[in-house]
Amino acid sequence: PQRLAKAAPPEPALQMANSNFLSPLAPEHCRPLAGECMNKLKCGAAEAELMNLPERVGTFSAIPALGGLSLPPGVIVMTALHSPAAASAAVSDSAFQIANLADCPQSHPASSPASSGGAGGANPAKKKRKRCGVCVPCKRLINCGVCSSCRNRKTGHQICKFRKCEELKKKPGAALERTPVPSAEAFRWFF
DNA sequence: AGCTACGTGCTT
DNA sequence: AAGCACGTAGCT
Repeated sequence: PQRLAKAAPPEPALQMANSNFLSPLAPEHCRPLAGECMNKLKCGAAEAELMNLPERVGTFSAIPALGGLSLPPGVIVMTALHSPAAASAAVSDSAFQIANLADCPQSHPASSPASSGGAGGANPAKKKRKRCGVCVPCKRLINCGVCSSCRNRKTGHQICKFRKCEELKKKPGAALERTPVPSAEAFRWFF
């Protein structure tokens, strides 16, 4: 609940953060900054995420007409889903959950242990956990570029602080709490 | 082979 | 307790 209030990066360089969000996207377009799901959600989701970012709402709602933009179809769809008035995060959130659940196998716990057994079934307790894909940080596709994790990427080997999965922040024992939106409920948005 | 990012131990 | 650095699992 208080997350929104904390959305602003602790670092003073908010301006820089903004340019950091925007610049990498437009030019390189499909740049797989986020890896993993980005492969499937691709550009549409990446750009759509911009809409979802609190920092960007103002910026993008100022864009005059979507019709004139050379945006990928996905963006048009997402935008149509939540009409200008419905900027409430609820709608786009659900849309993203659909995308995540549908496109990202990682989101299905049942399939992970067996299928991902690439490691040869070594000690299961030693297995790396994967991001849940549904929490707010997971849905974020862009690195802020200013947090310590981003700045120390070379030595830190850590994901952007604002993209760090809520589940992974918890200790391995206290996991297993998800499904913020029931799938049936989620699909109602489409019809 | 190279990259991303989780787990963990060390430092502050 | 939080942050950093490193090893390395998992993926492309």
